[in-house]
Amino acid sequence: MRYAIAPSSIGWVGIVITPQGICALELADDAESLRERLMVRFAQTALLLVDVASDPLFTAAMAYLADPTATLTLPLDLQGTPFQRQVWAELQAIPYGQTMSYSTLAAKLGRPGAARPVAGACAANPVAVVIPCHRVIRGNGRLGGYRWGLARKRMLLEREG
DNA sequence: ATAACACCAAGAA
DNA sequence: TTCTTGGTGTTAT
Repeated sequence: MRYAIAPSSIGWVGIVITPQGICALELADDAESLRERLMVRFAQTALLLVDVASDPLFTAAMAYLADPTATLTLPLDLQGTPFQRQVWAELQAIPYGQTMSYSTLAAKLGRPGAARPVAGACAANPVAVVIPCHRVIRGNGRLGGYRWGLARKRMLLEREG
């Protein structure tokens, strides 16, 4: 697996790809903690640091972060439980600029009352922004949580609205 | 088994 | 408004 890191408007970005597609997109405040996070997460596998320009998938992902209004579909290589995959698929169906509550997302999956598990699956989202877990908020209008920092979630939603 | 959650609705102060 | 409480489904130990 190869990875590249670069600064962006929402902080430092680390992207990990396999021959099948993007398998992780992490965010952090600085390059060092980003690298550390990737090392912990992929402790089992060998990672090779390469240049962003070395693969069109990297540049496409960075372009999407810079301008998320373009709805390109990037190839993803996701690993997760069946339930997590369902949630992630639903997340990708939320259009730019819109939000949804955890409970209505659960209802969409045919499991009303499963708001909490849905939140768990959002928290397990391996690909920030591309799978827009930041568009899911609480039923009462408050933000809920965000794995990469509430400030970043606010920033993303602000940018879309 | 069991404990830990990025939740939610209702009820009390 | 903020608080507790009880109910909830999935995941990881």
